[in-house]
Amino acid sequence: MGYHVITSTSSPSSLFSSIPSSSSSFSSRNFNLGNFAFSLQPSSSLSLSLSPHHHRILLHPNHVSLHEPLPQVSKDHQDSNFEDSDEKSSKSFIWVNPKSPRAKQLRKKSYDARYTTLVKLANTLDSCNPTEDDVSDILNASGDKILEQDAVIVLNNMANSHIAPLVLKYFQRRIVKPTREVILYNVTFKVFRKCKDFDGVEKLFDEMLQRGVKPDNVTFSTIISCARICSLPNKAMEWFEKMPSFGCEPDDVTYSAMIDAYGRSGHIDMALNLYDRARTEKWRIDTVTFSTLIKMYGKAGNYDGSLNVYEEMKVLGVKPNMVIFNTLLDAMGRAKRPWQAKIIYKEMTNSGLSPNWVTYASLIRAYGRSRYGEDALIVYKEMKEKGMNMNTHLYNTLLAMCADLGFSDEAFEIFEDMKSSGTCQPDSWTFSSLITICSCGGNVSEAERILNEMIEAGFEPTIFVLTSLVQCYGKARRTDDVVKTFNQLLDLDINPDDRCCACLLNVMAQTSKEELGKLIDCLEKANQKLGSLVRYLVEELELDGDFRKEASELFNSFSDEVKRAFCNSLIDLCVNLNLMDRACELLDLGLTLEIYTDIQSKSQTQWSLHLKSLSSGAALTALHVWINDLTKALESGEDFPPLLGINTGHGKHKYPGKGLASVFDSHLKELKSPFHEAPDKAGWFLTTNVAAKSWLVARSSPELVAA
DNA sequence: GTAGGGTTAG
Repeated sequence: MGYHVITSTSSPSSLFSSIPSSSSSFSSRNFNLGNFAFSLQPSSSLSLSLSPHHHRILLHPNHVSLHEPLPQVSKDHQDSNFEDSDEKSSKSFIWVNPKSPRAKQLRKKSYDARYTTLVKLANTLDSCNPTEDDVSDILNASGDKILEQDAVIVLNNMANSHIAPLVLKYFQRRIVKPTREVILYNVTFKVFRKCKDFDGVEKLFDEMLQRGVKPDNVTFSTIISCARICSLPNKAMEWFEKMPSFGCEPDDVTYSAMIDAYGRSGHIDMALNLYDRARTEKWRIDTVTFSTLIKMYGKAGNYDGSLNVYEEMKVLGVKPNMVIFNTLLDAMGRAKRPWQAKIIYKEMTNSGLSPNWVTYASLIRAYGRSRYGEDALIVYKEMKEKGMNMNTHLYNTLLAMCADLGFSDEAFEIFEDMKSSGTCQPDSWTFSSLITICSCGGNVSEAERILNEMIEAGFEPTIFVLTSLVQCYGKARRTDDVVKTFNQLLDLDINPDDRCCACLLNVMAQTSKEELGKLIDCLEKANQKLGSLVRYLVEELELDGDFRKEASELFNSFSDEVKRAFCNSLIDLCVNLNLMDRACELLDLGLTLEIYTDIQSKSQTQWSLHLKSLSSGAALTALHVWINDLTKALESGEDFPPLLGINTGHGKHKYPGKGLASVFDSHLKELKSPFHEAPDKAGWFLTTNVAAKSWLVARSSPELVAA
């Protein structure tokens, strides 16, 4: 249902029809620097003594009086109206025009010094004992006069949600008449958000009400974004809906935060609803909201929706920034549209932006996902040539791409690069990709070596590492080690996910019948329903319900990205156990559930069998079904096209022994079929209608041919 | 960095 909403509103005209087209309403947010005009006020805001060595600057409405030590100002920047004899005497006062660049510079310097001191104070507080006494001691020692503004900066820079409330309490005691107490609460909420402590947020909110402090929009958007970060979309909604009862009307920032909260939690229809509301209420829609929308569409698989947002931004004259481009690149990567990623990258550089590491990571992923390995490696080369500042994440993105494409040598070269960079430490992701590469290549000893290196570096095996090892031992026919690895997963209290189950099932398809029992035990622990279905298949037991229905329910319980892997492996298992009827039943079920699509195709000139996404067992089953269908067509006198073809695909990955083409080459020969590998069409086996027909006749009546 | 929202991997 929600997805209908996306499609129906994703066209540019309906999505953005009510957005005002004047660019002024989209102008970038004007941060009110006036908030910091305190430095021009005669107030004592800068006389706070937090450090015995701070600069003391006395300010007057029209003139700035400086007391030593005086910041040095270069001659070029001095206004000719100024006295510059100040540098001689430490006690002299001079008058500086507050509007002059020099005064501005002095103010900035003074503010910077104060800010630095307050940040240090926040850090000290973060690591003190969470007691009122310790907090008081530290704050008392830092100076006697604490102003509200300073309190805001301290809390805003804290990261410990156990201590922040104590600090807030201290400030509430010490600041006689806070003018905007809500701000003190709001920055404290931010600390809870940093710690992902939503319970703490709700507790603090109650406290705030008890003190009679009225929440404002900032309070709500902070709470909503905390709920979002804590993956509590319902809480985000709940708080959003509470706003009016506190006299708050959502504004552009709240809408943007909520659109993001809805989008991230998969409530896309809700997000678009809100977006509609934001538009009709004529809220300014800024770059951040646009990037949220692009990301939301990209994650939902509506890639044209992402592009539409980008196009509309252009139409409206909102200049896309780096985040927009990076988000778009990521969406095009998910869409497996590397050419479009290239175009967007080009548009980005043309607009004068130079790629940052996120850009490169998105590009590498985009190319990797589409098996454009060479292009991905070119990006790597470019980054190296540019002397790009590498980080662990970027290296890991490269390694993950290598793992996807089977670039084993390249991966180890990149790993060496990473270690010699001196700045990037391998982490659990790094080791995980390397272990995957070794596992897919069937290199057990190397996988074990990397695993040890990982453990020595202080990382626990993750589900990804252990799943790779299951595959690795499975390939090597070391069933007991598969079981051991699986049990390790359970010992670490890791819940085996769909991918892990799919991997176990895949291993079973490579295991001898005698050893299958051990693996069924594992599978049953991971997924009871799947385990018992497989036990039924292997042990040829009676099933309570009907097989197709059970299997269908099972498939629907899996996430989309693993459905095909499950179906492939189950069919492989059936083929290995010589249960061809079950294999055909599963293939048919796969077609019904659209796990497989367009396996057979017919045109005027050619009938084809497309096997690209099928495992070898599933492909052999599909061939079996196709041959039966062709035989029926022949018997019913249907006209055959001049050409018949089987497309196995040419598998762009470099891992050995996975190619369907080689499996089919020998199988088709075994069947004495007239299909032969096309020399000029990679991945195709072709034959003529005449050869096909005589072969089909020979197959269906062997006794006739023998006679 | 300056009381609120955005990019960041299997």
